Amino acid sequence: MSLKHAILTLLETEQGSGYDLLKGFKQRLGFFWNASHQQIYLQLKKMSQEGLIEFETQSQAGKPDRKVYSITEQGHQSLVSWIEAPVKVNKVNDALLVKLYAGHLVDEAVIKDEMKQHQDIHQRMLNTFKALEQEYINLPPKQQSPFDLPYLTLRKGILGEQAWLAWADEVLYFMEHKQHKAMAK
Amino acid sequence: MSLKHAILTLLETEQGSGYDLLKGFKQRLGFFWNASHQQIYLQLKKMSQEGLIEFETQSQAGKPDRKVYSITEQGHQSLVSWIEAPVKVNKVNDALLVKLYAGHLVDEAVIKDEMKQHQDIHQRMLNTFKALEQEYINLPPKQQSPFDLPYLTLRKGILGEQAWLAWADEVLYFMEHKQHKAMAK
DNA sequence: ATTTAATATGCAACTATTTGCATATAGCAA
DNA sequence: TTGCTATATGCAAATAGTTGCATATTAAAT
Repeated sequence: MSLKHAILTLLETEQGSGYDLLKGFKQRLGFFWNASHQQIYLQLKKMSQEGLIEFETQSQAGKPDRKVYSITEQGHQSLVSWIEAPVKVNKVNDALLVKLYAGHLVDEAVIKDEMKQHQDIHQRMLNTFKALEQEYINLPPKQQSPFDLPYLTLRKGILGEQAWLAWADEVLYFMEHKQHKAMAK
Repeated sequence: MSLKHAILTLLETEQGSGYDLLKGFKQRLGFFWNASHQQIYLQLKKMSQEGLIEFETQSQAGKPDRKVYSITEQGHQSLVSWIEAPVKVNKVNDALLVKLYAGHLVDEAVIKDEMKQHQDIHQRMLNTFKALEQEYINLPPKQQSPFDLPYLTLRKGILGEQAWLAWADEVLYFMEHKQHKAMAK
């Protein structure tokens, strides 16, 4: 269970509320760890009961109270222990590939259209990642070092999306090509 | 929920027992859809209750009875409908990247060692995929066409693993390089 | 004026997955 | 002979994740 450790990782850098963490997931860790607000709030509750984190309640006019969480020494130790223990290689469960595998059961246009829609989303992700990469590259060398490791995770995003897009091009080219052959008969 | 549809996809090609499907997942679809035997047997039970599949029991001396499942017309329709409906882009939850992100909390060797272990596993996966690709390429062109779509899913595996390995090289190079800089001070 | 997005948190029900246990035989290796 | 792998299926408990609902304010957009 790594949601716990993803949260500890974010809180290790800076304290924050559930909502802050949700944004943190959206903008930083979220490129490689996804979590809904329901998951995060429930997890924070459990983790504070376990003593991994603690919170202070901040009242705000009009809005609900903010619970600002910070990591405890126990939480820090738990994170370090987790990092030091091996994790399994990520398992793959990719519904789009199941569809492609069984694609002969439907009109080819169905698969092509969905491929194109996913291509669009992956292209946007790549653009986002490249913009973030530029921010890092534009930093003066001495200010880069705190972001070295996050930058390396960003590189994973970039290389992964590029590979995805290269694959999509292959698939679409293959489908066009095959269709031409079939039509030529 | 795509385990259901992954099972239907396998049964669409050929009938089989839970155990056959488990092997099918290991050797074919399993590169992009993972499932344990517990999940598969439970799912098969549910699906036969829903009328998506049906089974015949084959007695065997010594061994437990084999239940051989086949897809029903309803199951076929359900699979086609699922393929035609859009799926969400795969979400990413990668514990190794969380570790790398928080890698400054531990000795660099911890991260390097784990990267190298994963590198090894990904290299083996790539070798497996390339061997399967050769099998397809070596087929006479006319015998290739039934495997065109599975081949395209295999290409996803190949491009994905190559990107993973290229990224790992970057990470390890970066870490070596940085250490040299720090040691030069 | 009305709707949408953002801020901020949470419960409940359901679905999916993992982990551990249970059974039983055959063949192969140390 | 002891353990490991393969064949073959399944239940139960626990953990993890999704979907739907609920509340309440502010600010910007239409």
